[in-house]
Amino acid sequence: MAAEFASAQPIYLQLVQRLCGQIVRGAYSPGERLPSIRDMAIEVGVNPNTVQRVYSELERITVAETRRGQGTFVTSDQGRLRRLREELMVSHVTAFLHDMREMGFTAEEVLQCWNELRALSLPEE
Amino acid sequence: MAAEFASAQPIYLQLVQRLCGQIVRGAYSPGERLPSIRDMAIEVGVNPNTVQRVYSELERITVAETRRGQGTFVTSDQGRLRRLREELMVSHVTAFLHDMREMGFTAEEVLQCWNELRALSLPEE
Amino acid sequence: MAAEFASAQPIYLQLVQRLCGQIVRGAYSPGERLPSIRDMAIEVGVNPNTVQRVYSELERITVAETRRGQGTFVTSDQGRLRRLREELMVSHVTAFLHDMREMGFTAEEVLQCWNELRALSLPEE
Amino acid sequence: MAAEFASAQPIYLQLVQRLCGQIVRGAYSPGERLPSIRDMAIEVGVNPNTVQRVYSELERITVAETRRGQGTFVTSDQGRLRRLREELMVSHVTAFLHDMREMGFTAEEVLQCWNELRALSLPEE
DNA sequence: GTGGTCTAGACCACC
DNA sequence: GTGGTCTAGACCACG
Repeated sequence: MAAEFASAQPIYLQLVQRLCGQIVRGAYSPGERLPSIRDMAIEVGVNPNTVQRVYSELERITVAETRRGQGTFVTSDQGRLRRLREELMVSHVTAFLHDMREMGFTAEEVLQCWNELRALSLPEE
Repeated sequence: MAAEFASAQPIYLQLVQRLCGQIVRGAYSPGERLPSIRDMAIEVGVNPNTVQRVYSELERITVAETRRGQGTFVTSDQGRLRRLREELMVSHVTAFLHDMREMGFTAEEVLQCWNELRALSLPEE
Repeated sequence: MAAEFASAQPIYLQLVQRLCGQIVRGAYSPGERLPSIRDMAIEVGVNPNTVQRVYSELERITVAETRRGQGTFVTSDQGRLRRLREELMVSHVTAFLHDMREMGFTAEEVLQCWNELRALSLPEE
Repeated sequence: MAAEFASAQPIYLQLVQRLCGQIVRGAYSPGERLPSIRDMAIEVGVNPNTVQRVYSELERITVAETRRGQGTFVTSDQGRLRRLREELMVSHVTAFLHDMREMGFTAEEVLQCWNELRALSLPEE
């Protein structure tokens, strides 16, 4: 079930973002154990070293913590997870607004485009 | 007036995006001459090679064209510019929707965040 | 009363150092029985295997000895304990001097910093 | 001139510490360019990947910064360097005091040992 | 030339 | 079994 990593962004960052997303939307519970580095590597079809880097990064931003010989776990600090969710939303929305402004789009245009696209590409929501 | 290029994205892509934005919102008119590579390089504080690559990229996507010995000009094909504008908006909104969905945000949350941030960071709009 | 083992150093080495410290400053008397592996494991909140390794290490450096079926005991060789104390101090001070020199600190600076920190963090001494 | 990395600590952390020390004591000036990853790797006899990690870490703690395609430079923020010097000293002295206390050494003992060792091992200072 | 990423495969310490 | 480090060597994008 190897996923694709088409974006120009490094794989490890894409993975970090994906995992943050999954954690933030509850696909992993607070304190839950993530797949082992080797398993995750197989699952997403990348080298274990790359997953290692991803997990290190998650630990660095205190979203996960590793216990020696036991595995890597989502932080059980629910406040941290709430803040992460907020941070992710704010940063994405900020970047989006910045881009839109840079291209001189009006809020009305963007909202209209949004509504059209949401109907098309997110019917399952 | 050297700008910052803090993002992890390559400088030349950041410049391409910025120029596309300026063109699309009319800071450069159709057919208008862009600054020379050297001037642009000085203006934004990067290596002329980088600007060279930017202009090549703009040409590749038929947003600008270079005339030997005369310089690089925004395309005068206004239809192309209209399409570019549309493309940029659609691609950005699509990516944005994708990210938001991946993190399990609801449309209401996003809109609320949007409104808060717009008030704060885009007062000049 | 699980302790924290935040350092990058292996838990078992941290425990060895802590026990050496306790032995050397007399928290355990010469010949005194150390807690059983299981009790110690519970007390400090680590895996019994880890304590097993700690006790082996203490035995290797002839600071403790285990008697089959009876437990692990601090050596009753008081000369050994005196030497251990000396060794520990010398090695720590040596390493400290080395680090300070490597960073170009003068003795005066270090002593001043020492005095400030001692007042702050070691009031109970 | 390959150095040895005997300590149990990872090579990359030893290198980070060594470089911090060199920077802090002025072996590298603020804003000075560090050797390229490949050169440094040869110089210290490790793999370029390891040096890469070292430089990333230096950047993470804002002690160095990398400029794309140009190299890695000591930060020119002299305030940062002063703070780094202070941080390094405080953290080392704190750890030292902690260890000494854990082993029940008195300040007098430590100072005496210090003076003896300083005379022996640091005559060049 | 520079730094950045990725893979493959190894070895280690820890639990 | 787990994560952590290191090497070797490759490829890429950038300046």
